[in-house]
Amino acid sequence: MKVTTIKECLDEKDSQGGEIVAAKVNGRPVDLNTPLTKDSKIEGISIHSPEGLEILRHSTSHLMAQAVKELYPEVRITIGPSIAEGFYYDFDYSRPFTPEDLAKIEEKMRALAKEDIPIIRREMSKGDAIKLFDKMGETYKTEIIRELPEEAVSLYQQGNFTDLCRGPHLPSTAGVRSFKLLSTAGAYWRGDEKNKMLQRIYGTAFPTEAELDNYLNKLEEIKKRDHRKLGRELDLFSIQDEIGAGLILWHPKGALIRKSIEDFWREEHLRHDYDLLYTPHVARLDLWKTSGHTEFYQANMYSPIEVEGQDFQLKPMNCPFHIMIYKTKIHSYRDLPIRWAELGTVYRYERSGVLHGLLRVRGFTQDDAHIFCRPDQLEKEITSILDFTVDILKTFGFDRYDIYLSTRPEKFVGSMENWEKATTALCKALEMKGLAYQIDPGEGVFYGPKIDIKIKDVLDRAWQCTTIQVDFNLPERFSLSYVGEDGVPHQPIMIHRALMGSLERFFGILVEHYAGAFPLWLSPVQVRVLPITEKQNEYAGEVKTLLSREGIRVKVDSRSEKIGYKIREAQMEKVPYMFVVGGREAESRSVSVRMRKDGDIGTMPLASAIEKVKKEILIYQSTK
RNA sequence: GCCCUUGUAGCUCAGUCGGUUAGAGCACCUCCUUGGUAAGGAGGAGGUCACCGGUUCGAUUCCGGUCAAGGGCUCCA
Repeated sequence: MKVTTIKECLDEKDSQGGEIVAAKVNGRPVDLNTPLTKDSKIEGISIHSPEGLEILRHSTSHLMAQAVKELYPEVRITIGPSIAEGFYYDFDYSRPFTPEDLAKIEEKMRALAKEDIPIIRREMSKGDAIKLFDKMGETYKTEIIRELPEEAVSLYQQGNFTDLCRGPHLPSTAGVRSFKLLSTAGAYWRGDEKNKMLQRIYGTAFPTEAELDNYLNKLEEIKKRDHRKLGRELDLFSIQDEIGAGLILWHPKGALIRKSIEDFWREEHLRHDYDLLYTPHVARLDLWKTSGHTEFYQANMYSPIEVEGQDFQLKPMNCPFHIMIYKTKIHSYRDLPIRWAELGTVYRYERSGVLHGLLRVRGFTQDDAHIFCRPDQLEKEITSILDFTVDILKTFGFDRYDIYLSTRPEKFVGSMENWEKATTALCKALEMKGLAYQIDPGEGVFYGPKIDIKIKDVLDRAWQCTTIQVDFNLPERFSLSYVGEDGVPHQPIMIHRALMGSLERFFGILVEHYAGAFPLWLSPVQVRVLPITEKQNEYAGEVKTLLSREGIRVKVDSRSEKIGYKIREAQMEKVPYMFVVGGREAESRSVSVRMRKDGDIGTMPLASAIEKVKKEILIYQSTK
């Protein structure tokens, strides 16, 4: 047999029965039916590898475009990449696609896949490609081609559908297997709101039906855990029209959880040599002029409030207040570092379309802190913050992260030397802690480099919470100084940092992370005492008093309902411990313990039950 | 902000092709029941059908606008 393509070459070496979807030649991904050239190092790309999955999804996206073009010939195609959890394709069409359209498109896709249409790559000059797409009326494609730097472009053809694409792709439409179209959305051409709104269709694809089902189940699970749904069901918080969009009302149970978080946060900060501050919610506009917010942050600020001829500004950040406290006296180099923390509530204007439950709001409380230090202290401070962050996050059950280091952007303040030093300090701190990170080149804030930490929840979703930012700008603007060993003033470096980010968002993430079943130390009601009949109400009251005395949050359900009903309700409210007390328990001063997760664990003396609960509450502190 | 979808009781949802008193389940209140590990029974109360305007003899229903929510685009804690 004469070997002429990559596919045949790979087939000869070892066959994985259709599991190979593309190949790498000298490390470059190519189609399987690429003609073979000599001296090439060839590797197969399995459909089960991340690269293979991406190719599968990309080809599925093309198959969708082909189906759409066949069903709605007047549609113009734009772009259709694979994304983290699937793919999308943006179409220019006179109307949005309906769920019925999606069903039809899906059906068409299955038919086209069954036809086993070969997917063929062609290369041609830009000029020829433009002519070709021009003839088809695909103006978006010609626009893309004109902007490509290469001389030649590659096209992929399947049946009478041709798309501009770098590839690689599956060898045939038959390779597209388990997929589902999920939703439609408006999306601007090239993400720019000045451009035309296109019709986007999202979908996902997997190598096997089982993996697709698994993913669809995960979507269901995400829906069940939605903090907006659980927030209402568990009576944690609300957002109301009469109050305003993006403004949160914390109900008693939510407030109690927040209090536990705040108490923990304050204790930990004091333990880590931070001091606590409180600052006002508004300040004279001039302060924000000095800080530069009126210049750089205007788009996110509310309009000033005029009082007695003076303008006041609702605060979008806490930093200027902390700085003004720093400026109330002269500091020696011996005073540094100064670490000041505040649970500071700020208000930022967010466009109405982006608001989302607790995760994106207009008024929120940052777990903010500002550290004023000498340049030689920077690295050590960053290291301690990283340690502190990991500890705090671990307490809430987060121990997997994605860490990003953002470096100097094009527009920046401060000297190149300082940037260099600060960036090196951030890198070194991360490396010393053995934390893996990615570099986001040019993504730093104009005033300094930063580290962002995204936590991963139980469903593997990443959430940006922690941010650690070095700032050269504000110390300059506010002329901050400390007196050095040499007796002359020097400029301190400022670090802004938030570990949880905002209490609102963090709480929303926690609700989803725990699916509303908060660990004991955070549960608003830790124990609910359930008397079997009204005859045990008195004993239940005694049990309650004893638990309260130990600092345990406890309620009694003394309603005239059957025990099954009371249990069902406590279970749905996700109360961690139920103490069932009937005649037998009252007689022997014991309780029948039922746990949220494990159910009935039997009767035990009251004192042992209290000890058990106390011990479990303390567990979170020993994780440090 | 923009595109699409949605807005009926505290919650989940029926319903009205424009026509007297708009329904259900859960939750709530009262009474009966005193029951041993996920729903005992009966009765009752609860709605300006998001808001404003228009068409009409008549609008919760049709039309327009506003507000809000949801899915995205963009941005971010």
